[in-house]
This record gives sequence, structure tokens and C-alpha cells, in this order.
Amino acid sequence: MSLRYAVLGLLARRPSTGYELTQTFDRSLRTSWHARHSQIYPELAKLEDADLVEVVGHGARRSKTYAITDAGRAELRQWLVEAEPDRSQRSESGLRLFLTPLLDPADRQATYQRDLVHVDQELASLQEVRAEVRAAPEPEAFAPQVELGIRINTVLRDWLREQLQASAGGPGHD
Amino acid sequence: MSLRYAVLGLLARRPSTGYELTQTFDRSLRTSWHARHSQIYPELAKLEDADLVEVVGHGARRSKTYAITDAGRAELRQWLVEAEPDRSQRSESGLRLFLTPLLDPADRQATYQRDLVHVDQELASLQEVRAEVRAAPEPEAFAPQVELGIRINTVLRDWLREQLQASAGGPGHD
DNA sequence: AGTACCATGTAAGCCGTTACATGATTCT
DNA sequence: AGAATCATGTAACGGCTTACATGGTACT
Repeated sequence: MSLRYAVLGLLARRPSTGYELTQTFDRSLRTSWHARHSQIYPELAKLEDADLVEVVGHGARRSKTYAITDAGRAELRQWLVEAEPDRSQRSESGLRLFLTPLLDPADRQATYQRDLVHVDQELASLQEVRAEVRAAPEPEAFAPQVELGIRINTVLRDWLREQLQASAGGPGHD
Repeated sequence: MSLRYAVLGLLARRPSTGYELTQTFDRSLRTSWHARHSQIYPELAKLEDADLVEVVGHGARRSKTYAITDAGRAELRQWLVEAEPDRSQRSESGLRLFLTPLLDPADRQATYQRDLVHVDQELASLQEVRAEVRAAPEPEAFAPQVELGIRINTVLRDWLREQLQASAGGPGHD
């Protein structure tokens, strides 16, 4: 049921079309929740049926702009504050990291190296976002979340570097 | 398709029964991949059909011990080294953290406080695991992974403390 | 007129959760 | 004998991905 609340949450920030929500899922939510347009449009229809969101405008190309209703806001708050969080996760990257020690040293180094490249890109992109947020006129409520992302990725980057060093100097057949 | 490789990976560490795999998913993999026995048993049957695992023994209570085959090891290596990683994640906790700034200060503090309690428990449990691993006779290949878990949770803990402080001293109606 | 991108929708099939179901072994 | 735990399986349902499908708008 998380998709429902992800959509409500994004609409609580600002009214949006399904297309805009799809992009936001790709950009801001890619590190915690992922959804495609084929899931988002039907979900918006369901939320509208339940009066948790409403259409507040029609734009070019048949686009519909949705906004959260008071009932939707109440539902969202209820979930965030009162529902028991499900702490389980699904992260293929995490699984890969867990299994990498099974590889022989050469393969292991190669996969750590590949991950390191990706984390560096991730960090660069987050630092850009941070710069944008700082330059914005209004203080942005989501700035701390960006900061957390940077810290976690920094820890990951350092850990990967250590593993690479250990593999290189260790019992490798190199 | 990740479940397949998670199971192959665990069997590459040591032969196990479906029941043991279920427990390992609960303990070691709960932070990256989650699976119930109702998914694991059918997956083992499929892997056996594909000759990626084989039954190597029957124990008490009709239990079957599975081991990975050479073909299974090759398949696992191929996935870890050559397949393009899927970096998308699904974490309800991450989503909640992302949406928490939408709450009013009192609710926000309450949810951060709840998360902090959980992270502290997580850290305590990881530190226990680290102690066990250090006390083990053979050097454990997965020790660095435990270390990474501790570092990430430490960053999270500190971040949550900062958010709590900021909420308390900030523009709350408290 | 053609291409690229904006924008929304539906359908088939796979993956995962919850619930149902059964039997073996150990402990009291 | 009864309860708890070990151990394996199946079925129904819902969520998610991939693929199919359509039309609008802007640019060249």
C-alpha cells in the first residue's frame, strides 16, 4: 500500500499531473520508492474515487492536474504517524554487496570498482541538488533529506575504497 | 529475478535446508532482501529443475538439504559480475523519512523519535553480530558487510538526533 | 510532413504476501 | 497426551513490470 501514500505525499507538496509525478518518482524517490506511469495513472484514478485527491485543472495535451484533498491529508498523516512502519527492504544493490565476498579477488575488485563509479556519480548529483536547494529563495524543507543522502553515500564510497585496498593488498592472485 | 540469486548465494556459502534459508533471510538479509518460506520452497524446486542446485541429503522431519551445483555457481557469478545491476530500491522507511517534513512539528518529532529508537536497536544488534564474528575461529568473509551496516546506521542515528534538535529549537508551536 | 517529446491509458504475466494445510519431533 | 517448534508445501490475491496502444503539441 505504500504507493498510495507516496502519491499522496507528492501531491501534498504541490498539485501535479500524473506525468509530473512519474518524473518525480524517477528523480527524488528513486532511492526509496520506485513506480512507473503504468502504476501511477491507475492509482490516481483509485485515489480520486476515494476522494483523497481531486482534479483541479486541465492543461495542454489532455493533462489533468491533481491536488490532495483534506481527507487525503488526514489519511497521509494517519499513515505517517500512527501506522506501524514496515522496515523490510528490497535492494538488489544491497544483495549484491552482501554476496560479493563469494567472488574470487579479481571479480570482487571489478564489482567494487563498478559500484564505486556509480556511488561517485550519485554523490556528484546529490551535491548539485544541494547547491540548488541552497540557492533557492525559500528555505527548502527537504534539504536535510538531501544531506542524509550525501552522508550515506559518502560512507558507502569510503567503505568501497577500503574493500578495494584490502582486495589489492590481500591474498589476491594478482 | 533477484530471489533466485539470493538463494544461490546463500547456498554458495553452505548447503542448507529451505527452513534454514528462511531463517537466514530473516536475519542476515533483512536489510537488503526479504523472502518468506512460501516463496523459498517453490524457488528451490525451480532451481533443482534447472540443475542449479541439488539435494545432497535428507534429515529429520522430511527435511532436504540443498547444495549449489557448478552450473549454479557459474550462473551466480555471471549475475554478480556481468549483469547490469538494477539500482532501484523499495524501502518504506526511506519513503517515510522523505515525507516526514510534511508533518507539523509535533508529529514530526514523534516520528523521528520512533525511528531513533529503532535505529538504536538495530545498532545494538549489529554490534552483537560484530562481536560474534570477531570471536569466531575462522576469519569471516562477511565482517566488512557488518561494519558497513554499523556505519550507515550510525550516520542515520546522528542525522535523526540533529532533526530532533532542530525541531525542538526551531519554529515549533511547542 | 516528419520527428521528437508530452501525456495518458490498458493488458498479460510475474513476483510477493497472507492464509491455509499437513505432518514430524521434542519437551513437559 | 498436549503444546511448542521444526519443516515443507499450496492457493488466492494483490502489486509491479513489460509491452502495447493512442493521441496532442512543438519544432524543423
